[in-house]
Amino acid sequence: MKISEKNIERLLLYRRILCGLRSENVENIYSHQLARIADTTPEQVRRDIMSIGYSGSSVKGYNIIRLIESIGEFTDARETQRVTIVGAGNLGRALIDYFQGRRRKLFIAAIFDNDPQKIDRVIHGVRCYSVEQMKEVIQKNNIDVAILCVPAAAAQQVAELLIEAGIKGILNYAPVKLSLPSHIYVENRDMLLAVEKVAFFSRQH
Amino acid sequence: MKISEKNIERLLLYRRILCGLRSENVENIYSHQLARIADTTPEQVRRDIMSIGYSGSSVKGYNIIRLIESIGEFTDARETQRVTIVGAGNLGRALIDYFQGRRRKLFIAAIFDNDPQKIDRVIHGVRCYSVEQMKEVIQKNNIDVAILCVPAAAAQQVAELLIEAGIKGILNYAPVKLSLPSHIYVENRDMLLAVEKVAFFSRQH
DNA sequence: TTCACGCTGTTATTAATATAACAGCGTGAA
DNA sequence: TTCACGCTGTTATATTAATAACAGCGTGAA
Ligand SMILES: NC(=O)c1ccc[n+]([C@@H]2O[C@H](COP(=O)([O-])OP(=O)(O)OC[C@H]3O[C@@H](n4cnc5c(N)ncnc54)[C@H](O)[C@@H]3O)[C@@H](O)[C@H]2O)c1
Ligand SMILES: NC(=O)c1ccc[n+]([C@@H]2O[C@H](COP(=O)([O-])OP(=O)(O)OC[C@H]3O[C@@H](n4cnc5c(N)ncnc54)[C@H](O)[C@@H]3O)[C@@H](O)[C@H]2O)c1
Repeated sequence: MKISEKNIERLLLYRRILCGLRSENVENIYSHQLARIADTTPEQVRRDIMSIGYSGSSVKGYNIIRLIESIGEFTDARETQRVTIVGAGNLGRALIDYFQGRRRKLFIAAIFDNDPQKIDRVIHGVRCYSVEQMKEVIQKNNIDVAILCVPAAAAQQVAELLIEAGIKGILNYAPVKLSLPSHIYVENRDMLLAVEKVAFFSRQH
Repeated sequence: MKISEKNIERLLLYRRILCGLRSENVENIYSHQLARIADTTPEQVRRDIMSIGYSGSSVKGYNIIRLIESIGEFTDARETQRVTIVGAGNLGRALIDYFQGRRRKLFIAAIFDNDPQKIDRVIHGVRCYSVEQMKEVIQKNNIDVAILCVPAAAAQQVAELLIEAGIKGILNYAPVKLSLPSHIYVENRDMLLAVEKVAFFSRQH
């Protein structure tokens, strides 16, 4: 079963939307309704949902609770996945504060920094460790995802340490392309480029 | 002249890389070198550069200074573009602190919030205004790009106010899809979905 | 002088992705 | 009972983007 990145992004978005609807006690939804909220087309929605093997009914559309479950079965790990944030600066701290507890199946288990002021402190409920302890802590806590929030100059080096410690995927907020082995999944989220991009397209209309 | 989003993203990335090289006094670069740093292929690099009408030489490759200029001519506004950040919370403040002064042609001219504690204060050098003053301040300062950092529940409403005030593009960090007129350019950067996505693909390898 | 080399610019091909089209089905009105 | 409707699931088409192929050119070694 092959699934593309965009596919997954949309499925995760659908789930978010569906969870919102569920809490308003909506029970069923048609592809065209979900498409409108998710800003896509009904065909795309049906296709995405088909790709995870869930089927709706032609009368009531999709059962929201069941569909949420199906997306979860497809996208989530069986057990809770553990995540670390490296770099407890402005961005890192904002993320910890925001993230913790939002997704049942994802859990921030540790923070790493190299600033002695931050090491061994608890930040928004999560313990901050020194980079020297990385391998030990990551392996002991079975962490396999890292969010990289260190300065650009340190990013490559820290990424290599993370991989050595056993990390499988990196969400990189540092504005550099990392050069890493191909079995590591890397998603770059360059916020500066994003602003430049919006600035460009805002003039094209 | 038609150009795709990915095209622009790569060009902006090339520029970032090239600026770094320029400051190390590198003068020329071949497509395969740039491709390696930008994590793409030489063909893609040549094609992207072709799309903005710049030409290198088959002997020395691309002249870095000239290429930076060409990308700038293509992507940047003639005058400095003004940007606003709405929502001076954890994320908004981190962005202000980080962003200011990093790009010559982009300038954060104002912040908006609805918290009386923040209104009329200067945050990292930028004045924070109340939402009521939005239209006036945005028009007076000729701001046309907004970065949206308000809670999800407020995002749609704030986005509509921004558009009324004359904003042309929105970089949206709130985890909701905005429903807006099609002439407004919207880029969604959902950080929670990004983590979920990395968590998924980190298991697929 | 000649020729092989390695680069760019461009065209051709392939792959990925989105869009459209339509068959099948259960429902409910006539 | 029959038939039109509106939905899903699936197949077909179109569009877009990435990859590969190659012609043209200046260079430098033979
Ligand atoms: N703040 C933002 O809004 C923002 C926006 C876009 C991109 N970024 C990027 O995100 C990253 C972090 O930004 P920030 O504003 O939080 O920076 P920051 O300076 O506030 O924080 C960086 C943190 O990383 C730690 N650090 C530095 N070197 C380290 C190392 N080798 N190992 C471990 N920890 C190390 C520092 O001690 C500090 O706590 C940077 O790469 C920045 O370019 C930030
Ligand atoms: N902090 C993060 O790392 C993070 C990560 C992912 C997404 N986000 C998203 O970014 C947004 C902001 O996150 P945050 O952590 O900075 O939240 P926050 O609560 O710290 O800040 C929100 C700010 O928006 C202001 N605000 C609220 N309603 C407003 C309104 N109607 N008009 C103007 N201002 C208003 C508040 O006064 C506050 O200053 C949220 O939508 C959040 O989901 C944040």
